[in-house]
Formats: sequence, C-alpha cells, structure tokens
Amino acid sequence: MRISTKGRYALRLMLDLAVHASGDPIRLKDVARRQNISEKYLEQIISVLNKAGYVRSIRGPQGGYVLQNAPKEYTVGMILRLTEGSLCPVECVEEKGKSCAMEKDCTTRILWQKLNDAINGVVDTVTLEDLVDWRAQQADHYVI
Amino acid sequence: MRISTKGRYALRLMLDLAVHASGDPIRLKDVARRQNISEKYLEQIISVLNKAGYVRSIRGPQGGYVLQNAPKEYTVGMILRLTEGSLCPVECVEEKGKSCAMEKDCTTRILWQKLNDAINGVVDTVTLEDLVDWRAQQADHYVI
DNA sequence: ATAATCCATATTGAAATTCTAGGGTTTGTG
DNA sequence: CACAAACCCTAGAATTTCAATATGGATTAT
Repeated sequence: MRISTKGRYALRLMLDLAVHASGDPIRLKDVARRQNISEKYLEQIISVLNKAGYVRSIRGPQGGYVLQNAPKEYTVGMILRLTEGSLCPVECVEEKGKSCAMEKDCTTRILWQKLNDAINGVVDTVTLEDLVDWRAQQADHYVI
Repeated sequence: MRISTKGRYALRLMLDLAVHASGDPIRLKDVARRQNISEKYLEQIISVLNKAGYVRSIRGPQGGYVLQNAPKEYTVGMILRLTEGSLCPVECVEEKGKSCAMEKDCTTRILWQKLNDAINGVVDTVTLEDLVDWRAQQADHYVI
C-alpha cells in the first residue's frame, strides 16, 4: 500500500513552487534539478495540476509555473487525490453512501471505514502551507 | 493506494476461521464457498498464514485449518503485513531510524511519518476479536 | 528569427496483481 | 489395503499498473 511516485513528486513539485515563489514564473527545469526528478515526467504531472487549475502556466522564454492560490488553500489530500487517484484503501468505502453487494454481512468494511477516516484525517488536515512551515523549521535547525 | 485482494482475503479467511471455530478443523472449501473466493487462491494465501504459525493445518479427510491462537492475539496489522507486505505509504519511513539520502531537506517525510502513524494506529489496534464482536453486533441487528 | 519554455501523445519495459492449472502428499475410513 | 478427501507446492498466464522515455508541436520574449 504505497503512495506512487506520481503523488509524491506532485507534492514536492507544489512545495517547490510554494517555497520558491517570488512572483516570477518558475521553470520546470529548475524544479527538476532541485528535486532530482526527470523533467519529462514532471511535465506530465504538472499538466494534471495545470488542468485542475492548481497552477498557472506562462509559456515562452522566461515562462514557467506559479501556484494559482496561496499554499494554505491546498491540502495534501487535494494534491494526492488529483495525481494519484483515490486514497481510499478499499473501493467499497470510497464515498459516503456507497454500497457493495456483500455489505450486510461484511464485517471488514467497518475496519476499512476506520482506516479511511484515519488516512483522510491526515491528508485533509495538512496543507501546503504546513509543509512550507516545516521546511522553514528544518532550515533553521541547520542554520543554528 | 489500495489494500490488495490478498490482504483482504486473508482477513476474511482468518475471520471465517474465528467465527466458525468449534474445535474441529475447518475445510478451505467451506471458507471458499462462504466467502465466495477461489479455493485455489485461498490455498496460496493460507499457506503464508500457515508458515507463519497463525493457523494450524490438519491433513487428510476431515482435515482443515484452525486458528493457532485466540482471536484477540491477532491484530489486523499482523495479518495484513504478512500477506500484503508493508503497509507503510512510503519506503523512507518504513522503520524507526531508517534514513534516506534526501532526508535532511525532505519535508514531505514529516507528512509520511504522520500518515504512517495514522495507519498503524488503526491496524495495530484492531484485533480479530474486534472483528468477531462487530460481526455479532451486525447479526443482532438483523435478528431484531 | 531564434531559442526557451510549455504542451500533447505514444510507446516501452518492468513489475505487480490476481488468479488458474496441474500435479503431489498425507491420512482417515471402509 | 484402496480410496478419496483434504492439504501442499510450483509454474505460468492474462491483465493491469507504474514510471518513465521519446518525439514532436505550440507559444512567445528577446
């Protein structure tokens, strides 16, 4: 039960955009270098984020990407679900009210619901801003 | 990020053994029928549980399987980790003290640690006995 | 005009998943 | 003892997913 590279890269990409935000667009090439991720793969990932309106793209030389909204507007869950697909551990508890054929004598469903709640409790609570803050604290730690 | 069928089937298998425990061995054929899972696939799954000493097998006619220990001795995490492999959402927080090359400036690691803790908080807390109890409550609900 | 940047789609290689197939081994019963 | 019921073992196959790579196009600042 792993988060795929796509989701993890998307998160690092968004965090990179948040951390290096200066008003000017940020080139994907620079993100790729800083994060040590293939630029071509990042292109595919940011394309999804772009279509969802999470980032804005500026084409041509001196182009790049900027976050569309403030970091606190993005939860980790939003980013991961968009790029990874569902974070739900089993299909049958995917959405409230969803049912499955075996439901009435399926006991494990209760467990999956608890697990799903636990996962959502983290990813829907932590925002990109939290990540930025954590990063600042890490930086402090190394400066002192 | 899904739990595989292998892990889910293993859980239903263990629960079936717990619920139908009577002292006599339980045939895999019966579990397969009740749970609507391929008997051949169940054979592969129970083989893992058997080798780990979670169940005991009795060969020959009237043979079958019984739980080795009381249901309260098995957490859901034990069963899932054995059959699924790790439940950790990313490799770098797999085990306490594990480090990764990018660790010192990897902010997302903090997030993954939280997510891992949340998942473990559920699967290492819920036992097979809890599932048996939940099932009894479900049964009550349908009788009344 | 050029080159830097984003954009779109196709392909690929490896691995995992979810079984199915085909036998073998043990052992209680008649 | 013969038989059949059960567990045991390994291989393989069909499908899907993952994680990229490859190729070329469109836009636009200089």
